[in-house]
Amino acid sequence: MAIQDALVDLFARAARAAAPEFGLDPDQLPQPDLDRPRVKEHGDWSTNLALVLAPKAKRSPRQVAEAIVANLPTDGVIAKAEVAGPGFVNVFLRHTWLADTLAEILQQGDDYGRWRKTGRKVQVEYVSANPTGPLHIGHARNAALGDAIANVQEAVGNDVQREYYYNDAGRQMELFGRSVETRLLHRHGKEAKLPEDGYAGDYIKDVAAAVDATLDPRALDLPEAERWQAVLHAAVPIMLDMIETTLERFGVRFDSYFSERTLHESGEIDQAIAKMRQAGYVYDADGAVWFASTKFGDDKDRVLIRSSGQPTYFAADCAYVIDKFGRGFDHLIYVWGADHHGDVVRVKGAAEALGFDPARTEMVLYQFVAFRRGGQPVQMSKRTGQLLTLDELIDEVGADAARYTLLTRSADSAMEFDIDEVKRQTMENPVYYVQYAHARVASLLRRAEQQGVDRPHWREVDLGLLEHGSEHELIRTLAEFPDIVEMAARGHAPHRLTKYAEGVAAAFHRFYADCRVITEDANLTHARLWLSAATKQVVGSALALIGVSAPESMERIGGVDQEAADGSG
RNA sequence: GCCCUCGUAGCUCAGCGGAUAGAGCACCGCCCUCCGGAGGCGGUGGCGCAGGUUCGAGUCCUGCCGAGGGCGCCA
Repeated sequence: MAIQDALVDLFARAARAAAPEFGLDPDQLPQPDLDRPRVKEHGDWSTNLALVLAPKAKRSPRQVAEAIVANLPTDGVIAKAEVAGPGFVNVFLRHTWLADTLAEILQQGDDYGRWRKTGRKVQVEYVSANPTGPLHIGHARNAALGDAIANVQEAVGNDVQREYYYNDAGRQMELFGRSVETRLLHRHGKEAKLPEDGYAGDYIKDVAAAVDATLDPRALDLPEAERWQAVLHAAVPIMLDMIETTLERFGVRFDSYFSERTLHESGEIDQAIAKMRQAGYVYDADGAVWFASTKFGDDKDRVLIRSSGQPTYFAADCAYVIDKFGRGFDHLIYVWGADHHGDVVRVKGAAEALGFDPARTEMVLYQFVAFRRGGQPVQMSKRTGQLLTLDELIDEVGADAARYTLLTRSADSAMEFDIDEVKRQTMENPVYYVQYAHARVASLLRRAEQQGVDRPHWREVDLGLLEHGSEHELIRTLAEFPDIVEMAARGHAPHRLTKYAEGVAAAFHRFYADCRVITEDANLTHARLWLSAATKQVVGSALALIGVSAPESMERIGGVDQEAADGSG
């Protein structure tokens, strides 16, 4: 059992035992919160339980704390318990808990940090860019965030499905189809003009070339109204392939790609509207069909079917909700840019109007990224004539550095991403700092092996020999991992993992500087090798959750050569 | 005008209502006989403003100021 669980249990028992003294119902006590104090004078762990209980107990917090302390057994893992400050209970543990914790981490191996299966089915829908062009930097944060959220959901035991929803109906798709059609005609030496507001990027020519290779040549002889649709039909899968290839490079893989068009063709949109109408949330006005979203807090009602007879994207969104829940998901997570914040109330409202608990839908919004280069804004790509593509970003800074950097900030925070910094900082960039810690351990373990150092199974090693302050601090840090994962899941905040990984790396580097691992002392060497191995495992797991690779070795670049050059000059 | 998010060190940003607010970069010192110095140790420096809730507020509430985004029968 993890130390945290043991302590929560001990605190809860002590509080239960003390409860009658204060006229409290022992079965109505809140779950104790654990805290790791920043200063070591405050012990190894602490709880604010007495401060929470005091008002109900009608006693001073310190009195309650004294009572809890009196009921804490100090013959087990707790060596000493004391009341501090306004009424915290601080406990000092026997040092054996550190060795026990390390053993627990090694015991669980790669499962350490992963929680028990919940059986809950969770869907995460992200990226969902229209297949009218390559992914661009505007999609980067969505992809990195959505993928990490999905990973973290899995880590806390949920069954996760990753889905990409694409709009393949509507005016933008027509423009896309007609743009490809134009380029296709050019390939055949025919006159054609790009439509107004059409897609002018060079990539359209690539798509046209690919269409040319697959499309029945007779399609070009079709009447104009059918021709662009035939071209579009061929172009969408090609565009999606290109997007999928980019995502693959970014380390993102979806379980399913969902077509909006299928919602139109299956009649699910009509069914959704009928269902909402039956529930009294749909009405007709001005030749259009409306959803009474104001009943759910929207500032105006929204159109479902235009007076032209065309359903809106929002109508498809409603049908999509039914479709998703129909597939058995307990919980839906949407990852949206901040520009969609207005849609939150509508889609949740639609879910409610359709008879679902809106709390089962969750929208994670992220603020925009300002991409810069040397402080100057960069948006445009020469190749596409549009935003800088995700491929170009990956080419320039690498998928690892891009993903890591995008996940160092809370989704709520608008962030700056300086391409020059993220690639130039090779020496100081946090992503390399963390990866380096992993590679350093790997190198250390390799070296031990090369030197013929035997390494008995950890069960046969005295982990209690790890007595140095930096060793203790490293183990304490490793012990936090499961809680960090849980917090990252609860708040859809994978940036906690990047921050945590930096903390583990720092604790390791400190340990490494203070304690020589491979020495003449065989027993100590064994213990330190296992501590190093546990560190590697945790760093690797944290990086895996944010979708960044954990290298076994890294090239030496930067700093050293620079200094040498300066020194000789 | 209304709605959402943000305002923390010179810069970029962390900080689940808890004790002395952290990290990276930048800047100033120090540490290589030795497992990867892409490292370690130390220093300078900060919660936009005003109220409120609370035993306790960077964190919650209200107002103000400032920044970004959204308010289409657009996608």
